Amino acid sequence: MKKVSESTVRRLSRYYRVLQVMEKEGEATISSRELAQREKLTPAQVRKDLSLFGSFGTRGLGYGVKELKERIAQILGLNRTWRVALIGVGNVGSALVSYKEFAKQGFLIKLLFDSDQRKIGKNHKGFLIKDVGDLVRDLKENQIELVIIAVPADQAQKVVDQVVKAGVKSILNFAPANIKVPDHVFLRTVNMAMEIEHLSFALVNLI
Amino acid sequence: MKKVSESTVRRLSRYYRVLQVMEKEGEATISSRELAQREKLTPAQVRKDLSLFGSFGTRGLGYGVKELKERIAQILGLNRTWRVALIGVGNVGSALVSYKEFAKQGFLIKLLFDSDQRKIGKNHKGFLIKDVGDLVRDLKENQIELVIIAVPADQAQKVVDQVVKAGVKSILNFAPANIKVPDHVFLRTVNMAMEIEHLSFALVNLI
DNA sequence: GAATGTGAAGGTTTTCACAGCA
DNA sequence: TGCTGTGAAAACCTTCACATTC
Repeated sequence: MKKVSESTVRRLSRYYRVLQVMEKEGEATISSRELAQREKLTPAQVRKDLSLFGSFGTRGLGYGVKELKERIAQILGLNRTWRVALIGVGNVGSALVSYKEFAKQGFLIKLLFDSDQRKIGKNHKGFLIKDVGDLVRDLKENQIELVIIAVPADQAQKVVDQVVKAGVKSILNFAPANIKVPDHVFLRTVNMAMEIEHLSFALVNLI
Repeated sequence: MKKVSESTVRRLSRYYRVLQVMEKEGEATISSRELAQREKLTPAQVRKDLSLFGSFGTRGLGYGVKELKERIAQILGLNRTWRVALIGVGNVGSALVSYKEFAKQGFLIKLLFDSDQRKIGKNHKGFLIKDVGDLVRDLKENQIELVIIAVPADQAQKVVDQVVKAGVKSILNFAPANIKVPDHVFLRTVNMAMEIEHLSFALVNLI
């Protein structure tokens, strides 16, 4: 497989969403032109992206909606479920527990952790909140494959180190902190303040 | 000013955070090498980014921490405060109300809106929840400059249309929906499901 | 005829490498 | 000497254009 860029992966997610809608609407096929139009891209871009993973269109016709959707699901790892743990049941953490899109795409939250003694042992939206001190053991025992971090910035590195120790290879981090992980671990940080700074930059400079 | 790429803006936010830390640590100067090291970038990248906005380093020495921080704050529009409204006080919305990083960088939430009659008029973390039906009037009256959308996907476009009507030029959207805005309005969408899909892609393909 | 798949072209971003200055 | 600022080179990404296939 050729090198797949970050932007291609992001666009695949977008194509996948379009295809979910198309399928519901009962469309059988879609052309690169139409797919591009819906996402404000060029048809060539769509074809290039898809061609990285093989050729599954039909010349003169387009792509089979159901078929393409399943192929992208397979590429993105959405044709299965993932066992997820969420660490930090504060404001952001509890929002993520209830975030429907995760479960919809197969990311199933199995465990919640917190370090606050007042929360540990309590029930939160149907989950027992566990002690972050038992992180390594519990992640292993429950075969967690993916972890979401929503702890305060100053605790994030410490928690991530434990997660790595437990053998988890993929981490989605919401803590506004600069975290280090070994090369074999994938870390993605979502910093909402940085997103809003993009907007103020635009207001200040581009208007 | 030369064209500033999306990635440059994102890196400026990262530099800004490093500089905040450096300043607290009492460092007077920082070199492109050191700044790069902290963010896993190349020194050349740092210098190119900064040079887009003028030359404010000293050859042989580096950049003045305080000076550079203030310059970046100015570029990103962080040397002032912004009047923000948040629409949709559900799970994600209430997490964002309490998200400290926004206020820390000068993004002050002034108004909350919801469409749920049971929430309207209630107090939420010190804010009166207003009726989304009065959006246009209230945004104007309160001189809101920036809006955060955290409503369900199927209501997002309708709400955004109102926000645009009220003359707001910058929107941060957390609804998992494909939203259209006129060219003069900046829209940034954060889709947390797409972020996690990046991780499953990595797990499936790159390990 | 219609639309894919893909080399080649064009454009953008990153890195190199070094002149220039403290 | 040490580090910035910046043209030039390299790498990367997107678009073009067309041969190919249904």
